[in-house]
Amino acid sequence: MSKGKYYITTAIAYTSGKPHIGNSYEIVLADSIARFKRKEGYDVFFQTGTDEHGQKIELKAEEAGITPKEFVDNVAGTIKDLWNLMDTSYDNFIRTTDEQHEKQVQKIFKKLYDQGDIYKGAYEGLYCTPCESFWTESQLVDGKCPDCGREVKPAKEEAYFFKMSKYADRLIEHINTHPEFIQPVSRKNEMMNNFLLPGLQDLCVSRTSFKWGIPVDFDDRHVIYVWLDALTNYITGIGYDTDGNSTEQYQKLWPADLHLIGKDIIRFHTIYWPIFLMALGEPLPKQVFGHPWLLQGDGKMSKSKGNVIYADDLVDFFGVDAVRYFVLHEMPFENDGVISWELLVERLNSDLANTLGNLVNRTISMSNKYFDGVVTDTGVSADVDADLKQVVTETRDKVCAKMEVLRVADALTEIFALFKRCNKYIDETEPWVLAKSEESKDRLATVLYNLVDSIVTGASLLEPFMPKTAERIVAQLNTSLRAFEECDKAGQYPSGNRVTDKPEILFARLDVKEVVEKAEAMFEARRAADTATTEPVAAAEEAVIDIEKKAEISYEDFDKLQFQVGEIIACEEVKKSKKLLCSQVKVGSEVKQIVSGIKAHYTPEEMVGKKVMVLVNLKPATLAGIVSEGMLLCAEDAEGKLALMTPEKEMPAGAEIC
RNA sequence: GGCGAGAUAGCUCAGUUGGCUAGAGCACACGGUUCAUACCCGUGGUGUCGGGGGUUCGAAUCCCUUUCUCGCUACCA
Repeated sequence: MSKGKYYITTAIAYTSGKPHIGNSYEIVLADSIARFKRKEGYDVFFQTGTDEHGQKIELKAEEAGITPKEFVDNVAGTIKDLWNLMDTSYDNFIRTTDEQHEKQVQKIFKKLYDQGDIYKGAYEGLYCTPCESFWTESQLVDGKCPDCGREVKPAKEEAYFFKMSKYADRLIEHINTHPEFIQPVSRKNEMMNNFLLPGLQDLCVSRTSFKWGIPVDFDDRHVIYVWLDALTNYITGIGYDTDGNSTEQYQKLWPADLHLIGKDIIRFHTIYWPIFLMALGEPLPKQVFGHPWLLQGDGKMSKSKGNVIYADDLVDFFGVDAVRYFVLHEMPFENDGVISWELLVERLNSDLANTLGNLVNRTISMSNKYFDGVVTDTGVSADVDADLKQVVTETRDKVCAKMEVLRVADALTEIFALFKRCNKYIDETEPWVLAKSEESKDRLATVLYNLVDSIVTGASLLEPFMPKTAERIVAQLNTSLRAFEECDKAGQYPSGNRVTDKPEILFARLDVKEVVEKAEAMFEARRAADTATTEPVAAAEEAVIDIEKKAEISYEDFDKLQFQVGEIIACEEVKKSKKLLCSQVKVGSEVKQIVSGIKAHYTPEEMVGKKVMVLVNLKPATLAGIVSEGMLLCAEDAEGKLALMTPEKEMPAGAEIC
C-alpha cells in the first residue's frame, strides 16, 4: 500500500515578527504537496517550525521589556496559530529553542570541531548589528551593509570557522551529477558561478557579541551562529544523534525528499547545508526547491505604508480555502507572482464561485427539484456521457504528473478543467428539457448521477489543496471523499443515495469595489493604530542616533585632513555602476573629479550647483574605472538616507573648512 | 563589470526536437440557455510573437546584433 516515505520540510520562520502573506505562501505550498503525497499513498512526514535565536531577537525582546524566551514564545505562538488557521497538516513543529535541538546542535558543533572541520580564528571586519553579519570592506555598499543599507561598525571578534573549501569539490561533483538537486535549475547556475567556482570562503559559525543563542559547550563565551543552528533542525527534528544513536524515525526519514524554501536562502541550503551534512557523514537531501515570492502588486508592501497583507486578513475577507487556492494558483513556477485585492476577487468569483460553487449548487438543486434529492444510476446513457467520463477519469493522472514536477498551479488548473467539463455536460444534456417528459426521466436520473459522481471525483482530487471545501462538497452530496485509487473510475457514487435538500453556497461572489474599499479602511485603521502606539518611540529614536565610538585622535591626526567647500559644476552617472555619480567639483581654482556612491539619493541634475563639503587631500582612487580625487561628505540617518553637507551661509568654492 | 533569466492578444501566461490559418485563462462583445450564486454553454480579435540582420523550402522556436526588464554577484572614498 505505502509507496515509501516522503519527508518534506519548509524553512523555519524567524521569530522576529508576524509573517506576511509571502511567508504564508510557503507553508500552504508545502502543505498541499504533503497532503497530495499522502493521498498518493506515501508515508509522509511534514516538518515546519521556527528559528528563534539571534541578536535581533535579543534586541527586540529588550525593547519590549521581556526576556528573549518570552518574546519568541509569543511570536512562535502567533506563527503556529497562523499555520493552523491556514489548515496546514504538519507532523512536527520544531523550535530551535527546543531542548532536544539545542543539545544536538552542541554535539554537532563539538564533533565538527573535534574532527578539525571547525577551527578557532578571529573575525575582523565590519559588522552590521541588525543583520548580524560581518562584511569585508569590499562587500560594503556605500560603506554600508549590503543587506540593509545601514551603518556597519568595525569589529574584531574571536570566532569559530567552518572549513567550507574542504568539501567544495565534492559538492560541485554532487550538483553536477544530480541535476534535480537544485530547483528551479536557473538557481543552480547562480550558485555555481557566484560561489562554488570562484572558491568558497570559510564560514563563521559562532558569535561572542550576543548571548541569545545555543552556547558552544566547551567555550561558553561563544554562541553558535545561525546556520549551524537553524539548518540542522531538519535532522534534529526527526531524531538525529551525533553519537550514532539516531532514532528509528531518523533512519527511516533521512535524507529529506524535499526542502521547500524561499529563493532568498537557496545559497544556504544548496551550499552550506550539504557541506555540513558531508562533514557529519550523512546523505544529502534529494531536492531543494527555491520557490519564488508572492509580491503585492499595488505598490511595494511596507510596514510604514501600513499596507502589508497578512494571511489572516485575507482569510477574514475570503475564507481559508479561497486564500489557499489563490496563493497556489497565482504562483508561477519560476517567476514571482502578484497578489492584489482585485486579482483575488477575480479568481474567487470566476473560478470558485462561478465554475465550482455554482456547479455544485445547480446539480444539487436539480436533484432535489426532479427527484427529491435521490440520485440514481438508471443506466440510460447517451454518447455525451463517454466524453464526460473520459475527461473526469483521466484527470487524476494529469494532476499527478503535474505534482510530480511540483507544478502545483498547473495541477489545480487540471482539476478545474474537470469542473468546467461538468458545466458543459449540463448544457449538452439539458436536464430541464428532459424533466418535461416522463419518458426521459430515467435518462435525467442518469445525467444527474453522472454529475454527482464526477463532482465527487473532482472534490477528492481537490482535497490536498482545499481540504475544507472538498469536505463541504461531499458532505452536501452525502458521501465521503474518494481515495486516489478510485478516482480513475466512473460510477462509484452509491446509486439511490440522497443529497442534501439545503445546498449551501460554497463561495459567495464578491464585489471588487466593496472589497477594495473595505481593505483600504482596514489599512487606514491599522495605520492610525500604528501611529498611536509607535509615534512617540519613533520620534525619540529619530532625534538621536548613536554610532560606534572610534578611538580618540590627536589634533595632529585631525589636522592631516583638509576640508574645503566645493561647488559641483557638472555631474553624470557612472554608467558601469549602479550606485555611483561622477561629479566635477570646483574647489578654489581647480576642478576635482569625485566619484560618490549616492546615485540612489541624488540625481545628477540635482547635484549641479550645490556647494558641498569636500575632503580634498584624500589619496586618489579608481572606482569603476574612473579616478576619484576626493570625497563628498554626507550625513546619514538610521535608514541609510544620505544628505550632502552644505555650508549654512553662502561661501565661495574653495573656502576652507576648519 | 561578470553570470543567468525574460520580452508572445487589454491582463496573466503556454508554446515540446524549427513545419500547415500562433494558443489557454481572465476581461470584453455578440448569440444560446434558464437547473443554478445576473450563472452556464457557444462564437469572436486587428496579436509587427521587443527591434534589426542571418541560416532555411519554411523560425515565436536556431545564429548574430541591439533595446528594455528582472535575478544573483562584484566594484562603489
